[in-house]
Amino acid sequence: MSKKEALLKAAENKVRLGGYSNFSFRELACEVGIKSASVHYHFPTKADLGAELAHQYTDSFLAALGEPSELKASGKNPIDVYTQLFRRALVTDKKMCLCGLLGAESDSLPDKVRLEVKRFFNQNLTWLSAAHLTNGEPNPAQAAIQTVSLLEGAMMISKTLDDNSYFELATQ
Amino acid sequence: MSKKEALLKAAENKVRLGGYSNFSFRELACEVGIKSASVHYHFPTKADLGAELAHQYTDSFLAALGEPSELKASGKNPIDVYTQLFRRALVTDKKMCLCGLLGAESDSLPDKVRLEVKRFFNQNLTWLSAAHLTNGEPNPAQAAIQTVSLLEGAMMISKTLDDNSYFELATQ
DNA sequence: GTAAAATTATCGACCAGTAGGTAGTTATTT
DNA sequence: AAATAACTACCTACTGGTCGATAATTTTAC
Repeated sequence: MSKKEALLKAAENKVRLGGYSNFSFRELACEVGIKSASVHYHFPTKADLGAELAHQYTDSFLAALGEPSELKASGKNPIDVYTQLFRRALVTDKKMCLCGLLGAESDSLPDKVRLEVKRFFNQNLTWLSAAHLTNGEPNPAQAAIQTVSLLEGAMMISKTLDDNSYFELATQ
Repeated sequence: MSKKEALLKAAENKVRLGGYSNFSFRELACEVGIKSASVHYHFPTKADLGAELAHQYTDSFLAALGEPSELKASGKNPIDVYTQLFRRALVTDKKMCLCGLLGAESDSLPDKVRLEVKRFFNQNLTWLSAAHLTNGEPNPAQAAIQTVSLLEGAMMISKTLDDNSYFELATQ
């Protein structure tokens, strides 16, 4: 793993626990074994780092999902696959969804970071609409926003109350 | 309004836009017209201020709801009343739910603040369970966590995408 | 084939600004 | 006299960011 990748990974862990202001260049640098000045070589500003982090997070999230039509074709319910990805983030990583947390503090984010968080939700809503459509839902757009809202909310409350059974109950 | 009340009000605005780290004693002091050192007279530490803020937020939130049984008795659906309170926070205040934002960054909060955020959700779940029970829901506890999850999630996404129609679609 | 030039990735030293917090003082009110 | 509510002045720690320097590597030119 390159230093740049290591920096992004370290930043992801911090942001998913406490938001955009929960990481500093010094901390990240220390964790990957370089000096804080060197972080600016890879990311000119903190906003650049945050934006690239959210962009990559979105890409790998969507990539992990696959295509709704293909999931359906192989006998899976794409909504279950989507739910599973959130469950994994909560249970395995024991952390919030990166863009869920950043979205909540959206108003105080640098423009280029906020833009990437918007991109995450737009792409998720598109994916979910397609998924609900293949499921024969009468109103796919409505089902899509309800699905992602429920999951983000359940995740946040389970984290807050430190009890994953709330997530299970909400998604059951 | 006393200085102390004004400080809490100013802090609430800041936190609801960008989380716990989005306010400083200096900013608050400046906004209410005192010096930052004087803020420590009212709140010894930042954690004390944050905890009292979350505590009062919870109390006034619950007070604004009223009792589920009384709402039902006066011909209202308590879940609609609950939804309206969230809608007002989003549409009128144009801000996140204080405890929704703090809950997301729960892991990085001082203990006494996190405790107050937990109290918010525990009290909300109790209220919602009672409300769903009076509505004759077969599983009030499940309906309760689903209601609050959907609302917190829809609120966050509507804020992120800067479009309240997502909230309307999700709650419709 | 090699010398010169450019690129990559790092460093130490430093900057102005801000953070939360403390000590001791002063004025006002009870 | 005592409690309340503010002040000035200061502290240490940390923030994101900039500067010029330095090796090591890679590319280009002759």
